[in-house]
Amino acid sequence: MADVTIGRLAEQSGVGVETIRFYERKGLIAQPRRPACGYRKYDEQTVDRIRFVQQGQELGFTLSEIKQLLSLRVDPGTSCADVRTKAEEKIGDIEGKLATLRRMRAALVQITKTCSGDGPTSDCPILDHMAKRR
Amino acid sequence: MADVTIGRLAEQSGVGVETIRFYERKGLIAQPRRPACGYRKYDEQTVDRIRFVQQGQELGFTLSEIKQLLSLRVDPGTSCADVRTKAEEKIGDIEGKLATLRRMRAALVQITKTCSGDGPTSDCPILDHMAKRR
DNA sequence: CTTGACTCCGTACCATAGTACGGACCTTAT
DNA sequence: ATAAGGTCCGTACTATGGTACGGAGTCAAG
Repeated sequence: MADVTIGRLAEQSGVGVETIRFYERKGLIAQPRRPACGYRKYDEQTVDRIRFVQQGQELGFTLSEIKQLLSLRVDPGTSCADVRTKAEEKIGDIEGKLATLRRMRAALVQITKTCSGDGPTSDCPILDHMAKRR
Repeated sequence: MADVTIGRLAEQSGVGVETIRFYERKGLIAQPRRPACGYRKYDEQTVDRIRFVQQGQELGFTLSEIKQLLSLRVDPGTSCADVRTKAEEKIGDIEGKLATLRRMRAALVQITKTCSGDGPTSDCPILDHMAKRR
């Protein structure tokens, strides 16, 4: 299963070819072997690496955070606690975003309630709310 | 209070000068008067307009959505119901984001629980989880 | 041995919401 | 009158996560 071209790797990991080159530029995946022809040749591990990136994104990490996690994995000077810290920070992050979104929703629900839904936009309580000077 | 320069307008509305020029380019605020000197001269209404934009952002609307809301306000062919629809769509939007973030948080909390916090990163259950093939 | 598919590279582009720069011009206060 | 500060403009740059392009080289099948 080794010696995969970039196209096959893309298929197997469910991303685009350009995305793989992009990840390479960003340092998220290692420089692959380059036989005489100049084509990138990947081994099976790279599929796992890309899945790691995808998984990290699903957990809400940015690509640069994922890069940090990847380097933590290799660096013998770091412990599992460092990773745990990152995860906890990310939970905090997410909670901040949740709070913001809940505030937005509450405000929208509130102003939507004040709107009967008919009448011209010149009389719209929603727009009025937004135009109001605070 | 009329005849304000861009700098004063920026102060009064709490955004940067460049931001005002940016909003102008994006069509969020009208082209101001331009006396002989070429300087932009604003009236008081523009402060309100910028506040409207800010308020829209706080409600989670993007600048292009805010532009649409602004044009709804002027267009005699639209009713308050159109605005209400936008607000409801945005609530839906926000609920989608909330759901995603809650899923992320749950997953992070879950994997964080599995991590004792000590030991090398090579044994980290969090990283293992992310590397796992699904 | 030719043709079609794949890959190479650098660069430009998308959306989002601004921020920064630099040389020229204008205004305002001393 | 002169100096300091504000404003002009177009363009480039920031971060984020990719996507697209075009011309050249390469690989595999018929």
